[in-house]
Amino acid sequence: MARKKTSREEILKHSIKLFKLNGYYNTSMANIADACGLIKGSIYHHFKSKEEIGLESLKYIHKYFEENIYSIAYRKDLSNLKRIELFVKKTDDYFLHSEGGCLLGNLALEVSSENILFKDEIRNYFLNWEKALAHILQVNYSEGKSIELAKEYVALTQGAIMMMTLYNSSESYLKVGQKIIALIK
Amino acid sequence: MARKKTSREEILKHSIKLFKLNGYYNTSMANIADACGLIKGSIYHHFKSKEEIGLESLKYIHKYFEENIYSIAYRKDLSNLKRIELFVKKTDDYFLHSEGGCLLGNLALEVSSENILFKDEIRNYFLNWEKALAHILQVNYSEGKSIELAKEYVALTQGAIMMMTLYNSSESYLKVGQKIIALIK
DNA sequence: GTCTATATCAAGATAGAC
DNA sequence: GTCTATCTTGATATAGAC
Repeated sequence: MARKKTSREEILKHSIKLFKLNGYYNTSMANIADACGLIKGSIYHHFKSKEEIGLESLKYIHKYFEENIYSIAYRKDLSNLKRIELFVKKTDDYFLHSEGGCLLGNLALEVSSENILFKDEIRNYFLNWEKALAHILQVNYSEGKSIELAKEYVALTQGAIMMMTLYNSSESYLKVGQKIIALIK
Repeated sequence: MARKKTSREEILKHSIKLFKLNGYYNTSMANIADACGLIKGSIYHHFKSKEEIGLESLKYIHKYFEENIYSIAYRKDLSNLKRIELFVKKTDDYFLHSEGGCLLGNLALEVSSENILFKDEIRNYFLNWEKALAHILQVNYSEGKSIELAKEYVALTQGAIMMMTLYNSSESYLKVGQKIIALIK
């Protein structure tokens, strides 16, 4: 009986969960291997270093948001109100089921600014989030005001996720989305 | 010539700066000792473990906020408007000059929820922040609404600090305070 | 109070057998 | 693709001299 093959994606998914719950530096290659049912040396067949796993984890989540959430802002088959409603619903669905909060928000605060690779990926994730929100808002607001509102709501969302994670309570989180929707209505 | 005596508080101040900039787990006892002009073994004369330094660092900042910021909310010599204005000014002053953002916010996202000592201290820091803000708001709003608004502004402040730290830019941060003040005016 | 020296352990990473 | 075994480094922490 052949042993189970572990894919890169599987390792990333386990790593992401551990990074979110316990932090990047506080997660070891042995922790990751354990979660995958492997021994730590085996991980190096799939990734050349822990840093590569970290960076690929950030890119993996960033890509998910691009494809499943940010893209909603540019859909031409939906009204502006439908776009913001769907955008908020998908964001809420994600973070309400995301144990440990937002990977990129967490690492934004954990990782030193000298880690340029990580910081660039994180900055682009947030910039594209802001851009997508601002694109929806621009139908009702000036360009400058749209960007300002988008920045405010991304910040508010991250703050709300921080509090939700800290208090193990989601009740206050959802109000953030309703406030963004109210801006379009 | 006697060597310089290093105080506990000096070590804490250096540790706090390093924890904020590089993270708690990514800061070693050697890093802390270097910053203090000591060798790592010497730190153990002042603190029994790294965990003690971490917890004392959280308490040190929490105490600063209690004594210099939260207390403003309960001052009877000031009008309600003056209270919120001073509260916001002191908060802004602190975070605009705080390299690396908010220690307790950073560690809230970095440290595993299994670290109960750290998490409790962080939760109380935020709860007391919310309580102080809600106390000011209660003159103009119901108790429930005051707590809701206070929670929202603490979250928004933390999100704004996250973005300020990530982008090395303080421009958007100050608007948060003005919005809280507008709630009282 | 700080130093030198060291103990102990866990981390990231590699080589080669199966 | 995963394993055993090992290397090397850096981490927390301690003992005892000055």
